[in-house]
Amino acid sequence: MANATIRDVAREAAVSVASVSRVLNGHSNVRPETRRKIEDVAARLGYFPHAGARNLSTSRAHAIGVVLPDLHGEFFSEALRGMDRAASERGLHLLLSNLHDGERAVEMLHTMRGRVDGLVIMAPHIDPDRLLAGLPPSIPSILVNCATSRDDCPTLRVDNFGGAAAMVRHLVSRGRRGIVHVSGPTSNVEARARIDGYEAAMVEAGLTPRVLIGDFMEEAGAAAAAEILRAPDGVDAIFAANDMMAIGALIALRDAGVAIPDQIAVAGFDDIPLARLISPSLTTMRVDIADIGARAIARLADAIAGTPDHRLELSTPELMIRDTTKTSPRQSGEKQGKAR
Amino acid sequence: MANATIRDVAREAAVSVASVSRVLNGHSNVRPETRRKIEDVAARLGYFPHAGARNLSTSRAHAIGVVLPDLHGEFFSEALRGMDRAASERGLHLLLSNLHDGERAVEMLHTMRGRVDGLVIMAPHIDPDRLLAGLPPSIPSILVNCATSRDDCPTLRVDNFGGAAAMVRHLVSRGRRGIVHVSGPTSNVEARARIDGYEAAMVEAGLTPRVLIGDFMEEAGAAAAAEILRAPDGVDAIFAANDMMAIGALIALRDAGVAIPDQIAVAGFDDIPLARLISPSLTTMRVDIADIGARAIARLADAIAGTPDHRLELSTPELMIRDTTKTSPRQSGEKQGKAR
DNA sequence: CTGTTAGCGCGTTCAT
DNA sequence: ATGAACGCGCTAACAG
Repeated sequence: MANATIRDVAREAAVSVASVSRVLNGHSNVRPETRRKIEDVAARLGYFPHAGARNLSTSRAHAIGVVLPDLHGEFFSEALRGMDRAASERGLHLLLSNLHDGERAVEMLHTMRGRVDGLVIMAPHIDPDRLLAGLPPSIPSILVNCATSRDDCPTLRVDNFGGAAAMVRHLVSRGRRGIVHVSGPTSNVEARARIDGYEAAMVEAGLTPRVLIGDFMEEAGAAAAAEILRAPDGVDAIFAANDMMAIGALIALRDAGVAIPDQIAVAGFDDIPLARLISPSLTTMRVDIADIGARAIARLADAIAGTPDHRLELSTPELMIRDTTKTSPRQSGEKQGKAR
Repeated sequence: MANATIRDVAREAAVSVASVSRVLNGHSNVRPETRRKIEDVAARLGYFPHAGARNLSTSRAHAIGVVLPDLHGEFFSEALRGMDRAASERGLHLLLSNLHDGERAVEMLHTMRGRVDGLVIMAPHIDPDRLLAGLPPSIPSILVNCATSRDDCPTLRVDNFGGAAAMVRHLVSRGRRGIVHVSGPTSNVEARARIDGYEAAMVEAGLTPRVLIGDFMEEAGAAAAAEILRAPDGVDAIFAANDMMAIGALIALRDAGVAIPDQIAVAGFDDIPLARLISPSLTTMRVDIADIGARAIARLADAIAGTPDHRLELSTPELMIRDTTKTSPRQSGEKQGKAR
């Protein structure tokens, strides 16, 4: 039993489809009597308008496409949460699409044409120029944390460079000098910016940078910690490029009986919910990613409404000082703790 | 500059729209020469088919709607992750819709008609009968963790009753007798089932159930712990209806200097990633929610493909014994610890 | 192999 | 206030 159409309602109510359409969209120019009759029939038939057809007719989909690398970790979940909130406030749906490789990416993007009114692209790991190249220019888009040379597309970005530098300065102010950075994959723009910020601040403080390359996953943090423990070499702080790696390092250090932060301080980046809950609680750079998601939707909605906006908006992370960096390091002469 | 349509391509290539449509959809009955010409023109015009129009024509949206209460917490994020994985494997998009109140819920559902091929409804807090009532019957749906009296709709459910009972038995086997349950809101089916399972197992063990009503949020766990500390009353275990509340209780107890698990054991439900990372690590019932999400999509895809399936599938949570319930309780005569 | 034509379900002029 | 007719962009019979 197929669903009723507007035509069924019109026939049953002995009116034209135009009238039915009018009452459906709340137009005023309908006689109350006619309106009632149509509403009755619609209710009786269990009729509901077909959103797809409506989209085609009005060329408005009331949906915006969201392109994410994957949903792993709390970071992207949080972003999605913010977008969802902003979207439902505006009566918009979210059409999800995960971008794994770069190849199917363009194809996926095209699959969205005609089904969304705009696109939020959040792909720090994919060359966005290649992405945008194949994109229909007529569809409003906003780039979030993407590396792009084009300045004709609205962009939202986190000040990763400044954030990383701020964290280094915080550690230095606490008396740390052997600060190692555990980075994200170098193919990721955000990871690169954090490396750059770290290195700049280290040099500025007259210290020698040392970067261990990771991949944003917990295990990479643990591996980095293990490597450092193998040859401590005066390391008194680990600054990971995200919280998950920081937590991996934290747990590895804890299990090895290292005193945190006395012996080695630990710091992360993002401030995912976990950072506050783990113990000792993790010092990190707060990135209000839910808010960034919400602002992306807000700007896109404006763009769709005809207020195009080609600015670059920069969001500055905030330093959250917690337990893992609270004290100054022990004197290097002191013997290693034998906790647990 | 509006986007090119199939007609533009046809005109430019001096063929009919039918031929263009054929090459677009990879039909074989097209002369290679014609095919090449069409492909050239399409590329030159930057033409991409309009998914919306295609949906209308084929009455297949290649998208499935996902209805969630909200994205708060790791639980629903995980579910979404599983669905997304299963969906992209099948070339399906996910159309998100958050159900806050029950009123706009039905309306939201109808907004999806004509834009999705199926619906995953995950709403333990809303009366699904009311939800389904207004729903077009022609659209395949699957209920996940919903309370429903209808058995004509495929359902996926976690064995919350059995899981809660299993946890109680575990605690009892560890010598705990004063086991308090911190529940979710009683309007939530899952919360109710967990209460029932807890109570049944307590009675079975000859113990007196005691339930503190919470709301699945961290703060409720902390509040429950505070209340218990005010009048310990022989309580030697707190079993929270989800991990977030268990963690709230855990931290509150820790801050109050209570020895965990020596004095009071703590257990949760769900096994969110945090449960393993917190310390002491949390004993909990593992619900593979990502897998449940994936299976929901899989079953829906089958139903859409014409293999309708009205079974009720039950997923059994698995007991994860971790640090918070490792030991037996101290003798009650022993004096309260004065840790920290 | 290719073109013509009729829908898909709805919004929207333009008449009346 | 109402109805007839066209268009949105594409697919799928049906002819040729």
